[in-house]
Amino acid sequence: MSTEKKGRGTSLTRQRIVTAALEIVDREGLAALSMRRLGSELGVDPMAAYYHIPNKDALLDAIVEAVMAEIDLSKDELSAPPEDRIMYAARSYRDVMLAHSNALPIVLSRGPSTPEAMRPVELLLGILRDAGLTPAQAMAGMNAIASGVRGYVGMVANGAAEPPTPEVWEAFEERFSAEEFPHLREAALCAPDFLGADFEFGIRALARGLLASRAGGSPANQEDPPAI
Amino acid sequence: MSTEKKGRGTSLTRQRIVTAALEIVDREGLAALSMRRLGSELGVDPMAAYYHIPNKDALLDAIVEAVMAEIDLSKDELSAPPEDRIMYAARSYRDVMLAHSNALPIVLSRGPSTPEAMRPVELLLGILRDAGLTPAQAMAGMNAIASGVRGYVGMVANGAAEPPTPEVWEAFEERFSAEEFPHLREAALCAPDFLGADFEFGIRALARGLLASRAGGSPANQEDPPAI
DNA sequence: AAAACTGATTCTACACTGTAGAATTAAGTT
DNA sequence: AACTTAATTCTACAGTGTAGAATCAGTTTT
Repeated sequence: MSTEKKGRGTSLTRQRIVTAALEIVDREGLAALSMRRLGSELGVDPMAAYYHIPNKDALLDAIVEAVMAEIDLSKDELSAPPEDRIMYAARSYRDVMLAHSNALPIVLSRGPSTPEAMRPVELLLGILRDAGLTPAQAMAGMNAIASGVRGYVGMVANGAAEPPTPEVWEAFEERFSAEEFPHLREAALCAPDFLGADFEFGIRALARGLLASRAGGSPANQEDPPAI
Repeated sequence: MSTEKKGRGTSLTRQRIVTAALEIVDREGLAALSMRRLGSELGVDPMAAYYHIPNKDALLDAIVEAVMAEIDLSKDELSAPPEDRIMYAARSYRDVMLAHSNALPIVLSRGPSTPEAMRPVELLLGILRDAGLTPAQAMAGMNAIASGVRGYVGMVANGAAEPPTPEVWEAFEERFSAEEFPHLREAALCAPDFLGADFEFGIRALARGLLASRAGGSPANQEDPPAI
């Protein structure tokens, strides 16, 4: 009952197409991904891919899914403190996205939906529930963490990560007067480290804030749903 | 010394071009913005814009700047508690981005740089400094907040905001088994409200976490810089 | 006033994009 | 051997960003 082995080569699968596309993006950037380029990469007519995917937009969606599915949280330790488990998940999420930084513009603009890509969501929800949050709180908290990570990664993609080059810094000093931007100039002196300490600081603060709202504080947006 | 009034009409300015481009994006979506469409909107040859901007990519950057510059924080109340001031700034940021939701893919993929777009950054830094954070902490905190807001807005743009349609929900139930995704199914019962209570919950938790790290906790990535 | 210059706009052309639709190929089935 | 059908290729088209030359209208100089 193999519906696979037909046609000539049948070497072309959706899987192979998506993988090749992601490779192109990783290697040569998002702009380099054209259907013709993809075809030549696969040693196949440019139109061949269209039997397996409806259009290029769907291909981009598939790329996003593929990236998301790379997140591996199998080493999560149930015994660790919730805060640490959250940090581990957040770092894993971040690392995968940064491993495909060329794909970030589409990854940040499209959401996941397949089960494979949802597994990290499930795990993060589990962590928060284990920590004592209500379902509604866990939902809101999970989104807060995901949002935070995505936001951080987005800033890195904007080139905000590396310290400014001398020329940039000169332009900076000129454009931002000390009278109008005192705090900005003051803050600019401490080089940012978005992916190291800054990320750690920000997400940890968020995690603590979330965990602090366990007992009394404001729950999420509504009553928790009835037990399934 | 007006270097403006030359050529024939000179009605075409960079300002007008960017405004028209943003209007097209707002009204008809990002994909509708082509140089030809832009030209016709301005009643001018498609190539005319190229005298004022080097290429389309620069136009997109300019659109991002224009959106950022719309953020108005003039009503910030110095006397309000830091947490509320942070929330006010975060909401303002969010609202402007959502007012141009069609532009989000580029807004989230490109960073601001002009002074006009940096003013909100300056103000947020000021809030955090006023609240007692060190410069390094303020810098890290500001990035955490901005990241959080951007992340939230990004999720909304992914269509994660509105509750699932019945058909989507059916597909959901089918694809995500109760054994594999218990927490996801549980959480899905409480409809998300990314822009209302969820946003409030998440950013507030972050704000509290940040403010809590004032006294003792871990500062940012490094020693604070010497006073200017 | 005539000529030269210069800033701003238009015209033309090219390489490239995504993809619709028909034609082709090769395997599996009867 | 004839037929069906899944998979790939061929052809063609409308639309894209933009380089480069040509054009036009004011300003300045002679």
